[in-house]
Amino acid sequence: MTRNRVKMAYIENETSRKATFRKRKGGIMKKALELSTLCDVPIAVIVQSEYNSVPEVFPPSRQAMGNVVARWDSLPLVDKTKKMMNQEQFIQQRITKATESCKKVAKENKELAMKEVMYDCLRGDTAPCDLGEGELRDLGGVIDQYIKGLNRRIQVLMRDHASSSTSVVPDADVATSVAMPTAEMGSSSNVKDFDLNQTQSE
Amino acid sequence: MTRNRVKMAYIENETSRKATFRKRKGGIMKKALELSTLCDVPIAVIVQSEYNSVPEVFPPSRQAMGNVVARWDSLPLVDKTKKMMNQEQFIQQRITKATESCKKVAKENKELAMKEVMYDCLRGDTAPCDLGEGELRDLGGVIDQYIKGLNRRIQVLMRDHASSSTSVVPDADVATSVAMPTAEMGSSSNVKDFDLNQTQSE
DNA sequence: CTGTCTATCTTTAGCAG
DNA sequence: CCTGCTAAAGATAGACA
Repeated sequence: MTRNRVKMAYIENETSRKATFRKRKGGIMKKALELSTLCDVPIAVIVQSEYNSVPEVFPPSRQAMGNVVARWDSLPLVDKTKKMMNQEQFIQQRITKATESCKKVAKENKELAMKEVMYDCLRGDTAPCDLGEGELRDLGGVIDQYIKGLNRRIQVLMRDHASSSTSVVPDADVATSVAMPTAEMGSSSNVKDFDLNQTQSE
Repeated sequence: MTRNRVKMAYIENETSRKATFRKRKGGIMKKALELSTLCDVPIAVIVQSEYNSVPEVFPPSRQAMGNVVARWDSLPLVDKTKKMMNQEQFIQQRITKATESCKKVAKENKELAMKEVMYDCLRGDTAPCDLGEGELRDLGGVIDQYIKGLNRRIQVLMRDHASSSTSVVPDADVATSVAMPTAEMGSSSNVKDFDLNQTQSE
């Protein structure tokens, strides 16, 4: 049974939402306890909910809780503002990061695809004339990278061979790092996924 | 390579502690975002640290943050107190729960061990006279349970046999549910672990 | 410091009792 | 409401670039 990936969105179903809330609230409180234990940092968590009239809080000591909140309250407005950004900026930051990662993955995917085309050409399965001008240029770049990799590998092998003249350089090593893929490498089988669900840092 | 389980204690090593702090702070903030998104609950997190002069907070909007904290502050003292317990009580609660689980697991382990003794006796590998008085009593309990299980199973099989007279009752079924373990069941191989690291609820 | 990778460990959604 | 289970997703320690 393949369970669906949980979407990061408001859970409409009342029962599920409540169950999720209970579980995740416990999870956050535990994480808070762990962080404060492992690193000895003051931390406060306040969770309001429609399920409890009184908010859940960490730490469970009123005084410790009050201390953290008070220190926050007493901060100069400038400091708060410096650290703060409004919700829009916050989301914008996530989008920016996600977009960067996305582009990076897209680029990698394109290079993988080009590499496959290259292998096709080498095997004679595809004629280069089937490609458009832009694709040919990209393919050229990939081939350049590939040849550079081969040359680096050759350098290493030749140096190794020179220093250790008693044994033959293992060709299997070359095969491992620059092997030509065989049929089971489908056209879409090795394309990477992209996931927006990433942690942001400050 | 078997990595060591991380102990839930203050991390002495400065570098590790800092790295852990950064990662886990991000983790908590992400969890907070997820919880507030999934269940649409107001939540506030404040993390002070020696690494940043200004605390890290969630949500990143000053106003939303202030709202949650203000609502907390405005609560009557009785309500706060009702929800609160001091650190000692908090830890005591965890210990109580953990102790219960521990006892339960210990009991299960003891029964498993007794069961193995019983099998040993049945096979003739161990003579019952090797056991102490208390162990004999426990063994008696286990055997009683076992025989009850066998009788229940027999009841079921006889009922099935009575209703479906066309087919022979499959003995393999009995073997599956009450099979006598063979040599590979080592004396300590099937003893359960106990882990104190559990989530507490309110 | 910041990001990356991967082997493990932890959390949790969904279901059953 | 709670507990337990399991498969899958997520978090993260440690090592490295």
